[in-house]
Amino acid sequence: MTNHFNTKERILHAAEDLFAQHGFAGTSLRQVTSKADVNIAAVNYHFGSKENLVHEVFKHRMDEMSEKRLSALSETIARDPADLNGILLAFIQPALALTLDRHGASFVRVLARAYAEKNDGLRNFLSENYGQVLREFAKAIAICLPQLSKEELYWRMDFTAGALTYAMADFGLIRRQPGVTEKAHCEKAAQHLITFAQAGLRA
Amino acid sequence: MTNHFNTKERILHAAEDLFAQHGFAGTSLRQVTSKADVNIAAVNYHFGSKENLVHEVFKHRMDEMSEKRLSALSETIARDPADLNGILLAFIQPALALTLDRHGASFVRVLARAYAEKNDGLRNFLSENYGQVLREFAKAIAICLPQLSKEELYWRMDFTAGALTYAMADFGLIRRQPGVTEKAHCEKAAQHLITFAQAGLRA
DNA sequence: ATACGATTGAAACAATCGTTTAATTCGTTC
DNA sequence: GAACGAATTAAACGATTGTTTCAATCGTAT
Repeated sequence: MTNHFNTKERILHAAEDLFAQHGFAGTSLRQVTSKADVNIAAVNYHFGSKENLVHEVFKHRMDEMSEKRLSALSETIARDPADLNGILLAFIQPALALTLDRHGASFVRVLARAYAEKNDGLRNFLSENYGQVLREFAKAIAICLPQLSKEELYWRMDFTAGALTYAMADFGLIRRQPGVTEKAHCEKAAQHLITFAQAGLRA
Repeated sequence: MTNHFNTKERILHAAEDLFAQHGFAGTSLRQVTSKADVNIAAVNYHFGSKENLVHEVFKHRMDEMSEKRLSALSETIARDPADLNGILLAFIQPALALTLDRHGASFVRVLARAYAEKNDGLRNFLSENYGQVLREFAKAIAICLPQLSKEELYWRMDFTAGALTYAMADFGLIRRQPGVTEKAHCEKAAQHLITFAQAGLRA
């Protein structure tokens, strides 16, 4: 039996943290293996290359988040197909929930970084897998808001995703107060974002 | 008299493009000087260091955009302090206008990248200078929407800024159609974003 | 115990990084 | 045209990059 935290997982977690802090190019494999307390050669042994490590870090979290989103979506529309609030919650909650997990919080920043990549394989990988999830939500929202043209809907969903990314990554003016727990901060973010996005979508 | 495009400017432009494509850490000075067709030593001669070059690339565009934003803001509130639409336009227009300029379009991506940086001096530099501009807009919007608490206002402004960044950098589902000019695409983006943000702010 | 594949370790690889040096060229002023 | 500072050049600096090598070690099945 392998250790609970074996070499591969330790590399994955350390990489996630460091990628979030210094970006992909800004993080060296020696930083990763030093933080993970493994030998430098372990990266190429377990992942083949640095580029592949980046992809693995991504797949790990994205698959989890997309799955949560889609299951929450199908639950909501099974209950009430016209519940826009529920649909938005299904979209936002799994993303913000990530920030409650220590490593998940790092991944949020990693995600924001990936969006900033232009022609990188990362962007393509992201839009290929993640794009389908977005389109599922688009279909669900279209049922709630039949008067919205497809183009208008897509615009507004992009705005919502942008606002979500911004909120998750803790950019902008709002900062979590020292007295407020991270969990409470996230819930407040979700609540505010849903109010904002719902109004924007219904505009 | 110096050339119209002297060494320093060529470096600045080349760096802007490459930073947008590959990030700060992902861009080498040799890529920059090769693209700018200048000697590698010219960077350290004119800018002192790579880090300083990054800052200069930023200052160059940010000062311009912030100035446009603030002057558009004061014009609007002088005309009608309760014109939320005008205030939002003053905020959004100078940002989207950047994307019409060849190098400005690159800078938009550079900006999106900077948001993804965590502890970099860049983030601090950004929030120090750019934060004040945001607060000016917050004051103006607060007059339009006096029922909004300061906390709620800040949340919604962050969401708006996030949506703007997202739209500018061309993330998400919406893609410019081949038949549509970049200018028309930008104007459509601005129009949709203002509708969305105004509804969200008024929610 | 022995053998064997999987994993880890220390060390080195060539390549590239940001930066510096010192000589040279350029433009201006006297 | 001589002189001087600014700008550019080629070349090299040490440090660090991702990756590879090969021996040592580990766990497991025979």
